[in-house]
Amino acid sequence: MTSSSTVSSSITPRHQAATTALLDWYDVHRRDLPWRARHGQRPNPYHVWLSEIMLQQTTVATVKSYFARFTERWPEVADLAAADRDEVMSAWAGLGYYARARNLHAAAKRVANDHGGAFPADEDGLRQLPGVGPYTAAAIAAIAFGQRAVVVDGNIERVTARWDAVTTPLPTARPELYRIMDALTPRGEQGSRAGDFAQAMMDLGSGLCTPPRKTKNGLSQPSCMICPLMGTCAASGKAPENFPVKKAKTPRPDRHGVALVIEDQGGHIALERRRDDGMLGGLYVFPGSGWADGSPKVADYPMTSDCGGGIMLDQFGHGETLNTRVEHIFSHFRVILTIQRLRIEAKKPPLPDGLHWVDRGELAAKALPTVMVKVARAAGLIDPRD
DNA sequence: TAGGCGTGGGC
DNA sequence: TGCCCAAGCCT
Repeated sequence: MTSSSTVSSSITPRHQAATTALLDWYDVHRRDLPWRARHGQRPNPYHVWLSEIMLQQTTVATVKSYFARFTERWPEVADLAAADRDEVMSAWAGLGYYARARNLHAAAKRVANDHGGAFPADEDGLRQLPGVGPYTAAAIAAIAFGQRAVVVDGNIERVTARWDAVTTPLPTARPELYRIMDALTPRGEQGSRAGDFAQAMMDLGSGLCTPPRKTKNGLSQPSCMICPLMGTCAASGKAPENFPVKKAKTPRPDRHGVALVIEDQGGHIALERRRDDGMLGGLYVFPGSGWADGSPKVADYPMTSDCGGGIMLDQFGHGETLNTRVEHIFSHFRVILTIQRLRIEAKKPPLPDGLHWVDRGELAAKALPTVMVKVARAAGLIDPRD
């Protein structure tokens, strides 16, 4: 370990003061969250893992109800592993980033079948599970197993960038921010508190060292005056809201398309189950056109996608076009959908591959992404409140 | 390595 | 309203 002396020499009294101050603060101000062990209790690795997956790019407030439903329905990882994947997808519906749900189920099965139901207790082992990346592996190792791991998420990037007034823009600054967190994370006999320290940094980032928001009077300010790191922070009193510096983002384009609401004589709706890879993988959607960049003219969007829209129109006619359109914003584009409604004079006629008849009453229980829930609402298929 | 991948909330 | 943000991972 040639680096140990280098690392040690980069740890100053300022670092040590910050580490101690933050751990002391956490002992008093830690948030009480459903997946956190109470003080003095042993953490539940299944709960820690499940919450960490759900919390990826998702707020605590949103996760709480999903976490409660999952742990109620599947109390142990073996229960989740034994569930049908469709049930898991349906329970996840609305939470977004559905690859997380597919990976969640795959990882549960691997833990149950290959590890006898026990999660790997170190970063390398955890990292092998699908859906567990560098952040999540470090977080679980530290929080659930008391390992000294260096945990860096978006909150911690912000706190460390401010604490050292890092001017390098993200994502280039990542390695630098990791080194700062490494230098701050408790070592030696205190190394077992790495999990507390990481959670303390996240609580700090969530509650005090908050991200900037545009207001009438410029950017909102973090709560430096009550921050345990105020005395050691390089940005305190020097416009901390300007950190971290970020590289400019690419703009979000518009896409247009058609969704087909096809109903038979018996109150069944034709839905397509999307293939596992790619956007909305494994979820149910209304068939239709692809979503193309550019022109908003409906006629420009032939039904040539893999959803069988063209076959449906040839077979059953074009129906009526609804006046209501549906708009939905994804992370990297906005889509505007025109709805065509087709009523078929038959009961459950054969459908192309990949399409299925679904009872109208069971629509709400299916794993529909939010954009398709909007379509179902606009077409009057489900209650507006569902 | 930069872009794909959801959704809800705040202002 | 439009834009930004939130406990990232994968390719």
